[in-house]
Amino acid sequence: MPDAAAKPWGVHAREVLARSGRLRSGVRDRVIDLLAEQRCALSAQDIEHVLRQRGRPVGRATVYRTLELLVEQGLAGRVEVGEGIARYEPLDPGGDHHHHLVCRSCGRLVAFDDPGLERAIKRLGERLELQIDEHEVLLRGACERCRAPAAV
Amino acid sequence: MPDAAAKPWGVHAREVLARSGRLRSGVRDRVIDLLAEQRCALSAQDIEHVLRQRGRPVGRATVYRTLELLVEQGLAGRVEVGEGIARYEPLDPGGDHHHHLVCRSCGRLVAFDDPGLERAIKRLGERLELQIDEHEVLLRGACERCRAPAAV
DNA sequence: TTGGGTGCAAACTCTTTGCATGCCC
DNA sequence: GGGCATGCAAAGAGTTTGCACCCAA
Repeated sequence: MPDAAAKPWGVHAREVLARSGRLRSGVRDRVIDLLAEQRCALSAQDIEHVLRQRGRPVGRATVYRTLELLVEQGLAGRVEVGEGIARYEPLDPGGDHHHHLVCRSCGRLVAFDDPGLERAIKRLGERLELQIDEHEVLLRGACERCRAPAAV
Repeated sequence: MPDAAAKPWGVHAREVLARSGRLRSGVRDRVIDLLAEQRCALSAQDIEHVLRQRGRPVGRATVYRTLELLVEQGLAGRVEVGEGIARYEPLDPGGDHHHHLVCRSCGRLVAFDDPGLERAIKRLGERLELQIDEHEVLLRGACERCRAPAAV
C-alpha cells in the first residue's frame, strides 16, 4: 500500500521504471495511476474495464505486460486469492506489507495487518529448517459489512 | 493429512461417500487410494498422470468431478499455490490442519503446522470485526533439502 | 531514426460442461 | 432397469505470445 506521507507510490513507480531504462508511455501511466488510487488489489481485467470505462481503452496484453513489469521491479505485488485469478496491488517501498480477507458474501478483498501474525511467522521460520523469503496469509470469512448487516 | 492411528483416510472417505448415497466406482476408488498415499497435495493432472502410468487411465473430467465431490464432502482440501493450478490433499477428519511452503528451487510442497501461527490467527479474528471461517498460509522460500544442499 | 511499447488475434493451460455410453445397485 | 458414473470432445476463463504498427527519445 502506498505511503502517502512520503513519496506517492505513482511517483516512485515512474522513477524506478525510468531508472531501469524503460520508456514512459501513456498506458503505463494510466495503469500506475489506477493502481495508486486503490486501497486494495485489482485484477488485470478490472484494470482493463476501468480504463475502458474512462474512455482510455487499453489492450489486454499490454495490461498484463505492464503488471508483469511492475512485479519484476518490485513495485507491485501479485495476490492469488484462488479461483484462478491474479490480483495486483502497489507495494510499499518501505517494505510494510499486509494480508487479505476474502469475503464470502460480497467477494470484497479486505486488507489488514497484524504484528502478532508477523511475529508468529518469523518464529516459525526460526523453528523449522526452512528459509522463508515470502509469506502470504489469506483468510476467508465475512467482512465487517457482511458480518453485521443490520448495523449498517 | 490422514490420521493413520485412527481409521485410514481412504476407508473414512469411502464411508462418507456411501453414506451420502454415492455409487462406488473403480475410478473413485483409485483416486481415493492415490490421495491416501500422499503426504502432501497433488494436482488433478498429477493424478491423471500417475493413474495412467499405473495402467489405469482415467478421463480428465472424471478426476475433476471426483475431486470436486471430495471437497464438497469435506474429505479433501484444495490448496492454491498460485500459478493457476489447484492441488488437492486428504483432510484429517479430526479437524487438524497444516499449511505449506513452496520451495523456490525444487518446487516441492512441504507441509508444516505451527500452534503459534494458529493462535495468532485466532487472536487476529477476535481483534478485528471479521468472522474468519478459514485461513490459508503459504510460505515461499527454500525447503530443508535446498537450503543446505551440502549437508545432504 | 530506432528500439521499446502497443494492440489484435491466436495460442496455451487449467478447468468445466454436454452428451452418449457404461456400470453399480 | 434406472440413475449415477464415465469419457470424449468442445467450450470457457484467464493469461501469454507472435507479429506488424506506432511512438517516445
